[in-house]
Amino acid sequence: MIIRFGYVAMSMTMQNASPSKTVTFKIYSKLAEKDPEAALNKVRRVTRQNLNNCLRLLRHNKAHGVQVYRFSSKIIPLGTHPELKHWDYMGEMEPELKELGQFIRENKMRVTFHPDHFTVINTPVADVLEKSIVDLSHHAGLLKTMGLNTCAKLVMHVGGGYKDKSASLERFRQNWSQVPSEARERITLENDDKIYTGSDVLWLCEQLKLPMVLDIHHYRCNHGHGETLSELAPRFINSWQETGLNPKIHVSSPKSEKNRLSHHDYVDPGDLYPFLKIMREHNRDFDVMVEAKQKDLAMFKLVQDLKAYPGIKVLGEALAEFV
DNA sequence: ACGCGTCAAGTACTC
DNA sequence: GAGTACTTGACGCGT
Repeated sequence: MIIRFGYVAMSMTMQNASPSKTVTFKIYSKLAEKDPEAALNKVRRVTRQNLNNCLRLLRHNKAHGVQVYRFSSKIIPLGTHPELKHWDYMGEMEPELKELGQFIRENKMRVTFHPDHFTVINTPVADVLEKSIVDLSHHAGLLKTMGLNTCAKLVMHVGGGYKDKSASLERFRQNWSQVPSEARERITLENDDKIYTGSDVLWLCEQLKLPMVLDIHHYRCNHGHGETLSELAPRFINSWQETGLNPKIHVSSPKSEKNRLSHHDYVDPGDLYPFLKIMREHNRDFDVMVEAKQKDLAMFKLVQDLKAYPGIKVLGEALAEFV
């Protein structure tokens, strides 16, 4: 059983390579009052910088054998802002985006976006749904422009609970029909740390035929009475059956005893190992997204730390085998 | 060079 | 119903 590891957005080992530099709307507005073109040029400059750093990160990933990566959701500053609708960033940045996509395809990398938590599909507020759809289309459009097929996914949460989980799950199904198919084809759903448990999300995924991303830290924070990872695993694996992709999990460790929801700098291998054993029973290769404050550094360390565990053979800086 | 307030968003909680 | 916490990397100002 082969396990690939990945990390989120930025590197702690590579200096000055942020893919998330921004221009806040406030700063943009102030500049635009005096000179609208100069303001937009600043946004363009930062965007090119982000995309260039993205490519540097992908090269860094290649050099270290990292095949799994999540893009920052902030690579296009103000890309979805209603006041910048006139800006054709997709057209202007097409060469840069194509170059990223080509590099990803050539090196058989798996990439995702994780739209921010204010993108909410199950919201009861029409305006929020509308903005969420804009954001989902934006992310799906970036992947499409990169020339990546629907194997490049968008990882989402179900959304709010609104004091009635089953009604809110049902609202997700209703709102789902309003999401453009370009986005729908890419969306995968993840269990969260407060509201929707693994079995809640699996129920929805099975209804809508979506793959599920299992976050084992969120499972620990939030799971139903008697709900176990062993029971969730086969359904989770099955949700990926028709995608041609490995099932994917997220792993992280709690920041502290007091603050169990926030992410620690590093990942305790003991938080992952029991799940590896579950996956070995199913003998299924899978991918692990490391969510830790120390980003790639934490991922490299986790892989090294796993060496101490029985059955683990480390094959690369971000690759292991469980025999 | 560093620290602190600010920014951006939606939800959930408190009073 | 208003205000605040949550989250997170980055900006920008003050020292």
